[in-house]
Amino acid sequence: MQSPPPVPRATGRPRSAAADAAILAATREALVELGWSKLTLGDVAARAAVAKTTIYRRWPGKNELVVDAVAELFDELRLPDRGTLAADIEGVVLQFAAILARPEAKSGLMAVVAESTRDDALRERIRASIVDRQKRLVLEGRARAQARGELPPESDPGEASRTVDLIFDVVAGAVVHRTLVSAEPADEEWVRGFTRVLLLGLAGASQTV
Amino acid sequence: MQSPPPVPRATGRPRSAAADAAILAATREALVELGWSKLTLGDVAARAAVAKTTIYRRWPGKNELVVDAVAELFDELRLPDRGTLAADIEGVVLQFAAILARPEAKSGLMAVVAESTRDDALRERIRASIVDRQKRLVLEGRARAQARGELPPESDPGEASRTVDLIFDVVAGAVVHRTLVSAEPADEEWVRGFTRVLLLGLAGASQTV
Amino acid sequence: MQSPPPVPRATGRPRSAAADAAILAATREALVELGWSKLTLGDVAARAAVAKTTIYRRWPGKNELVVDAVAELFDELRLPDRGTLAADIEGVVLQFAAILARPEAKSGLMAVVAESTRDDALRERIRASIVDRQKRLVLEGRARAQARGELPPESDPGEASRTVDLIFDVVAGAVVHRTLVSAEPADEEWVRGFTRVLLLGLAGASQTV
Amino acid sequence: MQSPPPVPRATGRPRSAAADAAILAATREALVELGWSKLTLGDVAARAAVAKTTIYRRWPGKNELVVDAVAELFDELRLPDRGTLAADIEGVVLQFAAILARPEAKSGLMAVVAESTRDDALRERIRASIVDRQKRLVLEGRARAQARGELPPESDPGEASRTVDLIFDVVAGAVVHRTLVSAEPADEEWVRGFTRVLLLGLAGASQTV
DNA sequence: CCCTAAACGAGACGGTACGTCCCGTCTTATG
DNA sequence: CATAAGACGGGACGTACCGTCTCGTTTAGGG
Repeated sequence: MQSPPPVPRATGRPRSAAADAAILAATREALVELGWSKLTLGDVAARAAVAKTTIYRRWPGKNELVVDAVAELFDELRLPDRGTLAADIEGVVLQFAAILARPEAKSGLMAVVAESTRDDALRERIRASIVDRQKRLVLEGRARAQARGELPPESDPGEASRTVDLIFDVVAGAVVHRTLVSAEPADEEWVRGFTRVLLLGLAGASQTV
Repeated sequence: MQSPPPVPRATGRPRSAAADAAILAATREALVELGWSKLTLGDVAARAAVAKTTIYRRWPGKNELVVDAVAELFDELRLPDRGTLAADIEGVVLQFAAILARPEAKSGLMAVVAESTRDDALRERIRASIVDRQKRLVLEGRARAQARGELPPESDPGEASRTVDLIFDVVAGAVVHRTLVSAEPADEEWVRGFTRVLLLGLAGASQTV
Repeated sequence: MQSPPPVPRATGRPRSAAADAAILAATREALVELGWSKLTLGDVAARAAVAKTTIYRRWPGKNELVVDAVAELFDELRLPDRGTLAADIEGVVLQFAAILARPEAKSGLMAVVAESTRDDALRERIRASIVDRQKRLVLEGRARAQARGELPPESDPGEASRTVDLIFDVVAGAVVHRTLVSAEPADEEWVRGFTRVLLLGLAGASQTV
Repeated sequence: MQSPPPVPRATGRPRSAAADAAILAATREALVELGWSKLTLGDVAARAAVAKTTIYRRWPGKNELVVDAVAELFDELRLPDRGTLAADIEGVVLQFAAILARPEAKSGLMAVVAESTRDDALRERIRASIVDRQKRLVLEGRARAQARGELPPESDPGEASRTVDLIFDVVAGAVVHRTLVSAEPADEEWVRGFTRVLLLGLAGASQTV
């Protein structure tokens, strides 16, 4: 049984749940219209029809608010069952690229990552809210491929974990770089080429350690 | 024959070249100490012992200044001749990772990339000053490998160009993601693993088109 | 009956009355030390231990602030009862001269008058805050002299108003010119001579229309 | 004997006399269009088709330049011979009022007077260039009136000098105050009334010392 | 007739203040 | 207690001028 959360004395007026949602939605709206650097909490407050203090009561600052607003976008990601490992990966990479193509993600994500290089708490928040939360996709995909017999069951758990991390860095990094720096669309053709290279590379590497 | 450059009527006091250098150096220094978001042009001016207007006369704003300050860092990159393609790539990726590990690069680079999602001129500046300028390494590396017989001469130039872009997105993206998002060091072991996957993938892909 | 003031919806934190007073006092202090042209709102803010925005929230700019700061000085003027019209006038002219001799008045007053030649709103503010407010002295003095029998009750109100204006222009103008342009003290001797000329002139003029 | 002026070695290119005139004219033009506070030396330089340094070589700053530019306006004043002292005075006061009504005089004159309260050299320059230079009018007028027998020859020279100063303060002060502060025109009617009061006052005062 | 030295135009320079924007905190009254 | 409203102290912005400087160019005497 789950013990009840350590209720911190719920006296006084309770916080409005509607306000939370309105603030996050207003943040995404402002990201689309203004981008990260011109987004101001005063503006978000006005869009959400909320006082500035109501935002500060919930988030320490702009960075944390944006992390939470953007994190929700990535929860849409699903691992489609397209029959083969390659097709599954292509599917999820395309979804990932589609999210990154949206201005509220583009604009906010890189900015908070940049900030996180000097703010450990922020980096931890990003990892927890966004990155680690999506590693489920890699694990799920591998399990499915093993069930299909496309991949052998891994023997060395340490090695397996390192491989997951590598996959994640390569996939996320390549898509982000293609989208933001090269400013070219990560479309189906590109994803197909990229996926082939990735899978061949992983297959080859696992054989020739 | 080279026609003489269209002299733009050099009247008035010429701009100080020393100021340019001092400003870029001060910018990198401030990036190390303060990070991008707390860097102010007033502070840079003070460090460079220069007036704010002297900066604004040369750069439109903080973003463009940081791009130029960071771009200089990447000019250090050299393709070492380590005998094999794999070793050469490992060498340059390690150098790239070393630069990205420096706080003045970390802090500034992602921030301007984030800004560039809403500013086409800035993105173009980044591409011209940083990205395209380093594609020379990929081209050089391929040429050397072909000379060694490790790679066949490419037949389809369009395909070759797409491959260069893909390599660049994968290498730069993966190293950046590893360094900034995963916040793990891109050390020799990781680079070796990554390079093996990349080369095997590329080799496999080129055979099985 | 007095209808209630049109309450302007007093929501939010009310403005600090202490800040108003501190700002005006700081302005006078700065006028003394720096003079009008070297007075900066940033300096005033620092002296008043107040943010610049707090000043801009209340006054549109330096000119209006100085008008209000100087206007308070002239509220000290009192019409003394010295027994005769001539002595009363001498008394008030001396007080006026004493105020004009103070650096915070000298420095600020002429400057805002100069500015007002190109700014109708400013001129109106000066007239309302300073000039018209002190015409009370002329009216009071005339009433007292009429009560004493020194002056006949005026018959033509238009003529009377013109006379008040003339007196004001002559008195204020002469004292200001003596103090600021000629840079000689408007001391008792000068005031006595000036008052005699003024009264004899007015007396003669009223008889010989 | 007057020794020759200490010629400062007249070598090199001589200063352009045309520039002097162009600068003063441009200053007056800028005073009309912009007023004193928005007048900048850069703007004057541009209007005069002259480099900023050419202005600074001749005048220490904006204040001194404006004094010289305005002073020229007052050299137009002439004492007309209208037959009687009263009419002569009315004539010159009207001329004075006409000059003061011009925006280049209004705007500049009060401003430099204001500045002069904190700058003795500037006050001296104003007195020498503008005020004392026009006292000739008072002296001329008195001499003419004495020739006509309207005024007796003065006996006490000190008293006479004090009277000139008083007249000047009263006349200049009243007209300035009327024009700038009261912002009413010093037209013929007003001047007639003012002159009558002044002359009657002076006449009465000289008899009843 | 050239030489010389100052004046000149142009515009960059180190500075100061501007007036605005936003931050994150506070002080009200209201719910 | 939470909330809407908005004033507050503070700090950076990007701009406008200041008065000085450093260039290359022009221009009148004096040798």
